[in-house]
Amino acid sequence: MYVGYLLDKEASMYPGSVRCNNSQPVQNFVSTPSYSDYMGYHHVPSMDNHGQSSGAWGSHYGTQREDWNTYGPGPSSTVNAAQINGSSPGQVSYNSADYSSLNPAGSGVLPPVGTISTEQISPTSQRHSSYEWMRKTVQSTSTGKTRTREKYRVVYTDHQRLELEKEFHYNRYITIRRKSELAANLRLSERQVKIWFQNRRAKERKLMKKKMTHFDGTSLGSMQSDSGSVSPIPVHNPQTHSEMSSSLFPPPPPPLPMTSLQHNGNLQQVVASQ
DNA sequence: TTGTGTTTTACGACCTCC
DNA sequence: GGAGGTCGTAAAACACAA
Repeated sequence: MYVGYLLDKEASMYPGSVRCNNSQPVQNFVSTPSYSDYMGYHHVPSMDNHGQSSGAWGSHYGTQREDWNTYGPGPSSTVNAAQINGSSPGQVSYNSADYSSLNPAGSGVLPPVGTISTEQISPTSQRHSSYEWMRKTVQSTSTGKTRTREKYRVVYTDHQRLELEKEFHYNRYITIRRKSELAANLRLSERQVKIWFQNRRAKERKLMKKKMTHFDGTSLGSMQSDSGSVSPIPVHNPQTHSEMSSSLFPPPPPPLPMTSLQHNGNLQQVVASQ
């Protein structure tokens, strides 16, 4: 449940969870970088300070930011569940302390990939002793689908999810540059980061859908057209994007006046030009 | 402990945009 | 054609009641 779940609930639940049975003090394992290129994200002005240390969240997330601090990175483990995946073999993990030293709060500089050398932490990750199999894929005889051997899903560490969630709170759509940085930083592939954001947006839409049905007291079906294809949650559509940016997401997460450039291929050119 | 429901990764299909 | 978007879904991981 995780990080997103935790964001939606009181941080107090975390210590009791299996995933947070850590006794380590809270660490500044990753301070949010300055995100200088966030200028292109069209962040709301109040978010300007989000490049500060973890205690300096924008007003939109005042309380939640503080909550971040309650999320300890978890106990050290010997294996990072996500450090080995099909897309990025040979990854190394790291621990929070080292990470913090490499990436001081507010530095705005993501540590070079090669400098992260110790373990990443997650209670869950302790279960995974070896991930060599993740580098290999097998093909299902019945469906032809390609899956990783034995298992096809890794569990991201609390830290990875935390950072992804933080990024998600800054912007629901990640730029190519940030995706690259985040992937390197979290020892994930860019594909994993991209998919995580896709899934995260899907989750939010799902939650919104839930809330809407709850608040309305009516079934969602009443909001759909006869065809049933109209979702009360606007989906990605560059042509209706302005509408989406103003009404899709409830605060908090904050209003993110995304432009169409953030939504389609144009973004690539914008980012590339930065 | 186990059964069951929920959440989290990952993928394929299909779409739009450049 | 390639990129990234949503949507739907599979299956592992997880939470929790019985």
